[in-house]
Amino acid sequence: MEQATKQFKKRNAILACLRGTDVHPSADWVHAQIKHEYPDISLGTVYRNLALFKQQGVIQSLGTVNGIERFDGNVDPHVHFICQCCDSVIDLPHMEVPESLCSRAASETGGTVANCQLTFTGTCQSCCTIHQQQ
Amino acid sequence: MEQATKQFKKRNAILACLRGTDVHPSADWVHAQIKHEYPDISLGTVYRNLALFKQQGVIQSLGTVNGIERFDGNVDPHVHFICQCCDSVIDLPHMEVPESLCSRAASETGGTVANCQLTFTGTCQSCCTIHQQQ
DNA sequence: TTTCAAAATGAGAATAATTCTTATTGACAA
DNA sequence: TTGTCAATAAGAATTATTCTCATTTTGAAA
Repeated sequence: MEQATKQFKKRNAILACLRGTDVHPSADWVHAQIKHEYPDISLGTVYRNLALFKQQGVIQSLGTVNGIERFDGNVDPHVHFICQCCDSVIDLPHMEVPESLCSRAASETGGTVANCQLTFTGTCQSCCTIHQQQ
Repeated sequence: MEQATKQFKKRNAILACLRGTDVHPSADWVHAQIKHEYPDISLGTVYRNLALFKQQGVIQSLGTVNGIERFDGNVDPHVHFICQCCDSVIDLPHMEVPESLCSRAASETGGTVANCQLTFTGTCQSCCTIHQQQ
């Protein structure tokens, strides 16, 4: 009468958390979320599983923002915008990297290309409003 | 009979070091280089001045590679390739981000765009050769 | 049910990149 | 020379991340 499987409860919760948010969170943020459902989850477990998922390719890292690594449960290639004011990361879903660029990169380097990241940095709309820099 | 100014000797050496290399170095690498000319330079000074230059916009950070921040003395927008095997970072000078994308990003977010980074990840030519993965 | 082995976890120590603090040094101006 | 102020060296402090290991959990087998 239980779930089909009790295995990987916390592990699955971590993946579900990442896939269910669009904030491109840090390990710490994920940990705080999972704690609501599993109050005894440790930060080490979150780091361990994020590393595992990353290696498996089911999540991706966006690199660090202010020294803290940020993750994305969406591994489809898409464009990001990072606000250097509030550190928020948002998707720009209506933009995409021209396919031609990716193949160009491979031939340009003579190596193999596994991934491509296009990231814009600036000030997001709400930070612009707050600071009224007009 | 000295230089025009003795001020900022080390500071200038740090900037010259960054501008004179294409390895997209870490703070530690820069420190090791400057040490040849100024054996008493401290790592803290390198970090401090890199942060200063970054804030002034005369250098840029490429983010971290394997947990270590990498810098670039070339602030003109250009494309990078990072080898996930040897952590080398190389320029792809013959590629460029379509200007149209940058303006698109600004209107898409409703904020302001200060910067844009297009980075490919993969295995560089020499790492491909070494591992003979054919 | 009991037992077992393997995997997952919690807790906290260890690591290491970066930042911070403070006393000292060096450069320029008066 | 003296005074002032910025730049620096040295090392302590911080902190995100990784590692270690004892414990727990899980599913399978007896």
